[in-house]
Amino acid sequence: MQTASSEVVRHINRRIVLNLIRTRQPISRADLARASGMQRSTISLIVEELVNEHWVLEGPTGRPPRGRRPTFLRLNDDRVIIGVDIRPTQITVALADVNCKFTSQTVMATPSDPEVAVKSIIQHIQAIVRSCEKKKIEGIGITLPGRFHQDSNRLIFAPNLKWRDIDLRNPIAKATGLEVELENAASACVLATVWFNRLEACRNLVVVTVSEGIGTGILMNGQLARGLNNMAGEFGHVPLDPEGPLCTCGSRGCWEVFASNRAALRYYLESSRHGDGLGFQDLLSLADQGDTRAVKALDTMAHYLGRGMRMIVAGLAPERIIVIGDLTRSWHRFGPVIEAEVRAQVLPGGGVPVVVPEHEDGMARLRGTVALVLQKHFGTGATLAS
Amino acid sequence: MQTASSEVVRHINRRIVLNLIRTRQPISRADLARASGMQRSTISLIVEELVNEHWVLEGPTGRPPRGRRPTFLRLNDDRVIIGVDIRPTQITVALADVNCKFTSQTVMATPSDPEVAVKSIIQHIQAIVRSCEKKKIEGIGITLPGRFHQDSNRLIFAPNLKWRDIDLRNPIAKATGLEVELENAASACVLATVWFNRLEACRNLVVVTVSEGIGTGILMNGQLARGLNNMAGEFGHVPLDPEGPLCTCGSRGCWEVFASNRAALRYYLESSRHGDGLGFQDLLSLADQGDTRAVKALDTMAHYLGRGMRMIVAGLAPERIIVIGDLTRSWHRFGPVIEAEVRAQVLPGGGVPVVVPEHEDGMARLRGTVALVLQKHFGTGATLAS
DNA sequence: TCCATTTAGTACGAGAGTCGAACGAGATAT
DNA sequence: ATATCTCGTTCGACTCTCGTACTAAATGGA
Repeated sequence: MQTASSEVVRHINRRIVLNLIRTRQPISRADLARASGMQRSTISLIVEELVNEHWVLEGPTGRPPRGRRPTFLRLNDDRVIIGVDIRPTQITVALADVNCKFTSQTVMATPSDPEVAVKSIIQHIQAIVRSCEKKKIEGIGITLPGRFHQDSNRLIFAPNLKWRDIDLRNPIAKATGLEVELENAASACVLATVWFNRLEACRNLVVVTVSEGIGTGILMNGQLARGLNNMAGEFGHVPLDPEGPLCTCGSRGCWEVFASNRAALRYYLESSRHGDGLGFQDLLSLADQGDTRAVKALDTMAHYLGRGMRMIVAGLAPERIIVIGDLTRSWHRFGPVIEAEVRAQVLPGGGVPVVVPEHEDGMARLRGTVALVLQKHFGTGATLAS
Repeated sequence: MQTASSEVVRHINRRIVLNLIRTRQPISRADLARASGMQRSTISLIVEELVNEHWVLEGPTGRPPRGRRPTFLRLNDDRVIIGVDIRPTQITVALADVNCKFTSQTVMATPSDPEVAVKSIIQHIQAIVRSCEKKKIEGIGITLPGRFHQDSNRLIFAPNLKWRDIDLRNPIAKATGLEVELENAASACVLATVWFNRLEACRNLVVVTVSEGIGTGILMNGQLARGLNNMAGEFGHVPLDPEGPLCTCGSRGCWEVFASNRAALRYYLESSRHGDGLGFQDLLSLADQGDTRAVKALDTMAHYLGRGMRMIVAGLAPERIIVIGDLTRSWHRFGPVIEAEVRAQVLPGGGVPVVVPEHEDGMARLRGTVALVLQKHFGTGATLAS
């Protein structure tokens, strides 16, 4: 039972102010009042609180045509966040400030033994902690290609990462004394998009990450959809063909078996004798060089990507679908095929969702870790626009 | 930009109190204080307001073992709601009080001309309005097997109802002077479930309505998922087989082509010479009488129902899936098949959603209309539990 | 019968918050 | 110098909850 008292009012308004400063900095108190609709006096009180808590700094003054000069406010970038992006092949540990500017970034190969990985991650984090003694570390955000159980903190589903049933949060939290937030990679990309891509107004969007597998992150009514045991978004494991090839999840014919990077490689190998140690990037290059079999393989992958997205278009009717993965480099190849499928799914009268590729994959996840940690203070990013 | 002031606090707490009275009536002020965590004094003030506005009535006193007798509070059932349930074959116009007790109900055949239908609905409503002069009518809630566009109020997608592009809200609102709320039938069932089935704690559920077509209503994080143009929930029109039979939506091989009542009849007709004018209910009866072809047809339908639900299980991970439709009468036939498919979809570590049939279909929609109208004052039903 | 005990509901002052008007600060234009 | 304009602060009014004190009403025992 969540009853409200006066402090709740302050909490709500404080979030609004903090988010306005974040998204429009540098900004003056007067402008905050105009943007939010609150009184200048109220804004002053809230800003005073934020300055005292070192969330906000007073900056230089503006130069208006007439009248007293406004004092600009901006976020204090001495508050930093440690982000960890875990992938099947590599782990990135990075440091960013509240404005999501990354100041350091280290990459390591992913150990096959999760215990070793945890130890290694802790060492990297501790090195970062030592390097920024004068700053306030807000917390650690971790994204991973899988799901974990909220209560037990155990990794429960990460077929493309071979780890199983391990607790990532507690060991890292204990070793560093910092708060640790974990999130599925696709969901983290959703957060990153809403927070840092000026998409506050978009309250229904889906991120589709395509690599070894396919993940989807769902934003609905401005909130992340988590579902039972944090498992919402596994459209990648819906069977398109129950008789299809085996999937890493144990089932058959899942969407990701037909539409992931791995699938394209399989299509290529099926149609061609050579190309055994090939990677997906190589396949993209081959297609660009005019290898018709590579083109065909990618086309098939694109077709299936679009076909799977029909579930998302029909079932969730998002305003926007964001595609992340290596394939975005050859969007001229994938975009038209996917968009045709999506348009075919739009029912009479329905709106057509915008399908956009989001390049620079790595940063999307890392930016997600920052949002993940800051969420506690700023809200879901989309909430503020409501 | 939704800033908060003191009144917001009252608004929130008032909703909590109103919902507690609704769900636990009769209840005393002291019990409200205990249940909500607010002070008795605060509760008294809020209750005074609610009594003044005729939302709440003071009832008889309780008989505790010791101490002063509590005065019980209950909702004022002189506040009534008019509910309209539009279906392809029939339209029901009903009157209910705030406790969702229905006091009258009239059924009419659905006219093929939507203009005629609107006129007819208005007449029925006006008859009801005349019949309850001493009561306060809160509004009109309408559910329909389709979608409408929020801004233009036009019906944009209702393949099983033959109407197209008509404005239902404004004519009825103008003729009656009452507020009109429209909602898709499956979404209305979601509201009804959360409001009246003691499922306040369930924040992620999906309702699947099976009749001529298949509709789904989605509750996520305690909120109805609406999506772009109110189209979220059309899983029924995702193609399971792009080469399959034509669907009313214009596409091919949609889920509902394989798993609706109509699909079962088609399976039966394909396997049997006779049975031309058969309805779905007849098919259920034939199966009960031991007609193996009918059993087979229903089994196929059940299989496909389960297969389509895999999209929902994987993509949304709901805690609960509620199935509504004539098929619930023969749940012993459908339940096991559907549940097997659903369990097959649950990924390692994921939770198993509860699949339950909800009988008495008609009432689910009508109860939804009541929730629809009262939402404005009580909130989403699930919100209060948060 | 009277009084202690217990529970329900109310009264009232304190505290937190926002609003809005008035005021002071600082800059420009006349 | 003075008028004007804008930014930021101060202060009293208003709203709302909390917590304590108080009143109301019932039971049970002396």
